[in-house]
Amino acid sequence: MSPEQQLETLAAGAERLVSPEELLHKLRSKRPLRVKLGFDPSSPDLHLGHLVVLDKVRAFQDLGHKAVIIIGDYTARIGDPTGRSKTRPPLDPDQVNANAKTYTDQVFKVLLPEQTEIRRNGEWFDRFSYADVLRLNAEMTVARLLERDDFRKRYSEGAPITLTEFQYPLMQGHDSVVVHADIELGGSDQLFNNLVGRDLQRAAGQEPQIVMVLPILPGLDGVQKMSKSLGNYVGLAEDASQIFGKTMSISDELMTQWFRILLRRESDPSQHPMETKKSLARTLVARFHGEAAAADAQGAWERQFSQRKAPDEMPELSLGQGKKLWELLRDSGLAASGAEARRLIQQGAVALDGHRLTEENQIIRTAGTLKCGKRKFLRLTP
RNA sequence: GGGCAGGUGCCGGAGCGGUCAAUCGGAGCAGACUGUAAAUCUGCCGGCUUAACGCCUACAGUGGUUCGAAUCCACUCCUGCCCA
Repeated sequence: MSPEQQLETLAAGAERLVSPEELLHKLRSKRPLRVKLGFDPSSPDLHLGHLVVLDKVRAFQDLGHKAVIIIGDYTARIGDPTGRSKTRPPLDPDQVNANAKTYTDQVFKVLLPEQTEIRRNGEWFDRFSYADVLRLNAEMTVARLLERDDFRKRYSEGAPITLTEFQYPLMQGHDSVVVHADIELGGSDQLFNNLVGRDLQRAAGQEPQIVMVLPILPGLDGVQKMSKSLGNYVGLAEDASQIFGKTMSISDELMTQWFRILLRRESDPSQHPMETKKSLARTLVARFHGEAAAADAQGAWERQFSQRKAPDEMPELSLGQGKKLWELLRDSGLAASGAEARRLIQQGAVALDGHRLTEENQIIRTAGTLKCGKRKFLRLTP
């Protein structure tokens, strides 16, 4: 493939590329480029939001380039940088190691191991001296940092910004210097941080990295970006029925966005939206579990939700001498507390073998299938 | 260091001595309607229990005033703004 063709393939779907000319120049050198992507290991699971950018890294690999994955273990130990959330307790090294392990496992669901280099930024930041920090800080001005949208917003709203948060772009940029990144990928919210990498590399006498940012995938709620902490995510490691079910629950509008961002094609407007969504769900499941599992997941979903039959697999509970209904819900975990159990019963959410149960103190002795809400089931055994 | 304004439930944000487990909005959950979609409507939304408007825990923390405090006072911690 000619460098021009490569550029076209690689730039497809990118939200911004700084700059195409520089990338073309690098591609013309014919050497494998070092494609950097960083992760914060504070939460271990990768989700579909990560997939957007991982797929792009993979596209680079398919053209013979090398992925350099940075696990921000050092950064994670300092605490969470973004958002206004309460300062998280720093992760202990064991936890970081465990998370890093999960990360690498999940990353290789998409990337080619033989063309991937995994680094932790603790490798260099552990040895950083205060003098090093000062040198790094001298490269940045407060005004520039305040250009970043979320900083500026918080500043004007009177929300606190700590100096450690200001360090993040610098640390991330320094990573690029250390690994000699040719290009850094990320979500579009990473644009600023990635551009800092260019400045720092230039200051270090390196050729500045190319920056490519990809669209942010909205989460299940259709509003906020997909993230683990918001709970609106579909994990790459989730089982087939989870991926299928979660995908089916998104709105039609969101579905068209997912088609664009995740599959990089338009959805077919002539088809019934539900069918379109099924094909999206199926495609996603198939990527991680294969076609057969995807078909099974679809079948199971249709039985449970279209035909309203109980799923094949569900937790079981032995009745023994019989139990009060509300206690049953609480003890089985279908309800988080006794109060919630009573609430659910009163609201008509509970049914045994298709018959609604509304008496919270009623003693349950007969075995059967207990349904609580739309998706929670429990098999009662004698 | 000085001055000012604040810290309330998952989030935002009312309340400013009793009627406050705390108005309202968002999120969440359940029901109706559906395509487990969206929108809409309704209800719930700290916990415990012999269900009783009974008990426990809660309005940054500690102590105090009071028959009674999220609400008043003192100190402490935290945040923002202005001045240095």
